Amino acid sequence: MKVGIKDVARVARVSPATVSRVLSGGNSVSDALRAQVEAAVLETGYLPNLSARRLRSRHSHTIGLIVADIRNPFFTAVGRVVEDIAYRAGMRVILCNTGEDPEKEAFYLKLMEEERVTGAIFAPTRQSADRAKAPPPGFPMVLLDRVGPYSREDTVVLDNVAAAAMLVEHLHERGYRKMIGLFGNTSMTGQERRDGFVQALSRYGLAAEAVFVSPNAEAAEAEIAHRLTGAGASGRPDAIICSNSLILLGAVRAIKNAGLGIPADVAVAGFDNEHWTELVGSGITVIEQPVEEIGATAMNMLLGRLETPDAPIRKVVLSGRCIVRGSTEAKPLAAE
Amino acid sequence: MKVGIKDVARVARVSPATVSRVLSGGNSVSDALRAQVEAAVLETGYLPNLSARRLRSRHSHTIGLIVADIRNPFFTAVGRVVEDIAYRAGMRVILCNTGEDPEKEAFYLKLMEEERVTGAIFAPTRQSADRAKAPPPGFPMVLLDRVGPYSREDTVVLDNVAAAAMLVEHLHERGYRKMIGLFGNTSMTGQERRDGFVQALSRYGLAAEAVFVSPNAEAAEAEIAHRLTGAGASGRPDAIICSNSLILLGAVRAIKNAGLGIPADVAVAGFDNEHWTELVGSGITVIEQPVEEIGATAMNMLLGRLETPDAPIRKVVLSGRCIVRGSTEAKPLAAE
DNA sequence: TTGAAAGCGCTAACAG
DNA sequence: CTGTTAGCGCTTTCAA
Repeated sequence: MKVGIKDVARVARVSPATVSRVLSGGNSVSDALRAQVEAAVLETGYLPNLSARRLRSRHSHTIGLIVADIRNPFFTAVGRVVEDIAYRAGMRVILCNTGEDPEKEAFYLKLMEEERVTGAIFAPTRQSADRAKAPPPGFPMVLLDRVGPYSREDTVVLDNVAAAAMLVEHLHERGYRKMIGLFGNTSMTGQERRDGFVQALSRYGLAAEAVFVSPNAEAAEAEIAHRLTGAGASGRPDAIICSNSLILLGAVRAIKNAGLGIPADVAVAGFDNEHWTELVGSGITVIEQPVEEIGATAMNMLLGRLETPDAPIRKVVLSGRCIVRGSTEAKPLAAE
Repeated sequence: MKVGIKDVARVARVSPATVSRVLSGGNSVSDALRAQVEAAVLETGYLPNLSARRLRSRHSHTIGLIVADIRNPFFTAVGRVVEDIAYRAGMRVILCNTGEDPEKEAFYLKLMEEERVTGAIFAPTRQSADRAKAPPPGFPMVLLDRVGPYSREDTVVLDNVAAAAMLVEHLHERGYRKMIGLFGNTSMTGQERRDGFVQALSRYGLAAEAVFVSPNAEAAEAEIAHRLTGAGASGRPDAIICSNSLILLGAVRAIKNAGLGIPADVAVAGFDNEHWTELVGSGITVIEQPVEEIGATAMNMLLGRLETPDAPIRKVVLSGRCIVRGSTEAKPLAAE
């Protein structure tokens, strides 16, 4: 029932080695034998055993993609691109969803070693900064986010500081002065966006009220509902900046539930140009990340490093684009 | 540098077989030797080679998840649940994104065989109905959608006919009579929802205008923009039903771009209770699919079949829930 | 309970 | 260009 390379060889009246050569697309096989082998493969319904192939060839043709939550549209989009490029490069992708859980993260990182993956693309959690002290993995890795200042791996990131500053500048220009920022507390990305937010505000001599929250809609909604009552240090904010689409979602919900208007009562801006941001009310102003390009860059950096392992470490910083929509219309004068 | 089971054995002063037994959690090892082995594993930094393990043990501990587009939130949610249950069951998940491409679908199906996966969860494209005639795969498979009427695999689906009918009934009750339905043209799901739509309308003696479109926002937007000009058979519709969230997105965009109001000019309802559907305008009426339950059921069916391969084929049909929102407010009388 | 030996299915040297 | 010969690293008989 189960047919191996030897069976094919017997049917094709050649040696197993020849079959192997044909299968691996090797060109050092005569056309005659190649035809025989191909016929035999069809006849026997042969299916290569990838485990055996990998064991022997020491080449897994597999890359790992390790992210916090595939439901985060940013990671979904990246995953899609990575899979696409990998497919074209003849590689498989193992998707690892860590759920922000450092334990699961460590498990999957170890799994990648055991799988002897060719390489990995990794969006680390902030906690994994300790990883900087851990032994380096046995395979090339591209990070989708910084891990501390001293990462030894290739990295591709958004210019988060500049992007957050863009939002602040835009809101300031439109007349908003009491801004509050909500930032994910599990990633360096959140950290950096907070820094950009604080720095930009201080350039205007304004106080920054920056809050770290768990990066999900529920936590953000609760936090903002609370702030909208005026419970924050500086009373009710007139503008809210959200560091990712999940937090943004929570913010919009909270504002809606509080019966407030956007931007009449409070302006809103965020990160990630999700489809729906254009549809809510008169649209929500967002920073668009070049998600496809981020994924493609990461994957291409990885493929590049496989070819030239000793090339110097590279860090690619991509810029976001500010898409202005109705949620940040100029502040009504009456409010002042 | 690279340490294998033999190295561990040497350090632990036992045989490779004993190391293997300890690693596989076997209980037929004395505590003394077990301790020695565990110490040696730590000392040497041993990492098992999964390819070798799988080759020898003929057990991959891997399941394949094959879907059209991981960016479709339905699949994302399912994927998340599948990964979670798999992780707890000590299994890995290989994610395969077919992009609705039958060729890629076939490729991945074959790949799963070559990986000797333990099982697979597969959301087939409509074209793959031919698969019914293809030789059955060498592993248990659970389908997330019907493939023709005669599938030989376990299946879990939404009661699409009933769900579509629910939307029609709801709209009819609210006074809408000129409904148009847009359905994805690549899945049985789209097909079934169309059938439910048509049947329900005919029960009211109403003509059904059902259109199959490519299941993406752009195609849907173009189609609806066209229809809103009154180009359809029965003039401009007073209500639109969309068979998935991408099509729904296109519909909302088209209506917005046409400068029309929801539901003042045209009512809208769809499938998938995406977060944003509650936020657009006064909310969009949708059928909520029990996505988590669908994923969990599929995964548990798969695990169940691995234990009892000869159990009879099962088909689980889950019901959707209609969430009524502002997009289907009672039709203004003036319109008639 | 432990070890010795025999492969899992394949590819990579090495000859010819 | 082709075949022969060794294993890749591990688990699993089979005896002891």
